[in-house]
Amino acid sequence: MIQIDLRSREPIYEQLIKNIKELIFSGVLKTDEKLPSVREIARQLTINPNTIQKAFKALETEGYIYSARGRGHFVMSMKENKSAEQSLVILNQIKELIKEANYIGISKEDILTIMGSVYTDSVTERGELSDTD
Amino acid sequence: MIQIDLRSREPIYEQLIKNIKELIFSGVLKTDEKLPSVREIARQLTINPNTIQKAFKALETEGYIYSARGRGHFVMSMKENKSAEQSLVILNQIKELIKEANYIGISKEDILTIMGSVYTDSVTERGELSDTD
DNA sequence: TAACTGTGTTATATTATATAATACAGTTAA
DNA sequence: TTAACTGTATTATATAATATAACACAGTTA
Repeated sequence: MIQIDLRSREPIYEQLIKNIKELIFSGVLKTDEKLPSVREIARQLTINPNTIQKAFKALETEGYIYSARGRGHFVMSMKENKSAEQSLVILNQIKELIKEANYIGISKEDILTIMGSVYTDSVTERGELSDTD
Repeated sequence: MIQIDLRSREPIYEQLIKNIKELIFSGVLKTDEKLPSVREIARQLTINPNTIQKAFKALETEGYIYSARGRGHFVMSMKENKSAEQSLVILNQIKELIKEANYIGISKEDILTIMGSVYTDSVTERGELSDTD
């Protein structure tokens, strides 16, 4: 479920953050679904529980998961609870990358293709109407 | 020209990399234009020359600038010297951010607006005849 | 030549990252 | 209630990353 590259220069806890975000964005982990426990992930990946805890805490601060003492960590509902400030941060990061893409010669069409693959015109969204799971 | 936040958790040399990239992408620094010297930037920002050198070396490795011993660092021409691999890296980073944007409820239109502001069409829109940058 | 430029080295200090070993508190199911 | 799970917190230790300091050497330019 989660894969870490121990030889990477990128800190493990940051890899965990990216990894779990990806699972949430892709719908593998749905709202209120329980994440594996700190100790469970630590066992599976053979890394220290404190490192998992650090990643979970960051994800909680960012509003992507919430924790319940004694029960575990769960995926936060993403209805309308994201701050405008966070949206601006994301949009600015996208802008910087698009500037770079433009500079190195990546076509506008290539980016539009990616847009299309993410913002699907499909009616079903994030499992709300989905009965396939 | 270059601004650094010494209290930021982001390493100084990474801030420098972003900052100089921004100057290149925005056209403030043009092809073959000379950058301020390592010691000059170090004086202005009151940070260590080695830190500037580290940022310059990274920018050189990425292909954004080149160096000439005894003369200085200069902006690399971006005609057709970017590797396909680097394009894939950038496109993947954009995709990840767009996924996150989609998840937190940012509209497709918001991103298209940004696209438009970066990939300016030759045809002027809304009667605007000049960009503000 | 003098004053720039890049580049490299060594040393030191601080911070970031990761592990290890515990301890305590709340939840859940047998 | 108890056992086994959860999150959370602390302290200690080790390593890597980051940044500074003080140089030295080489190439360029006016």
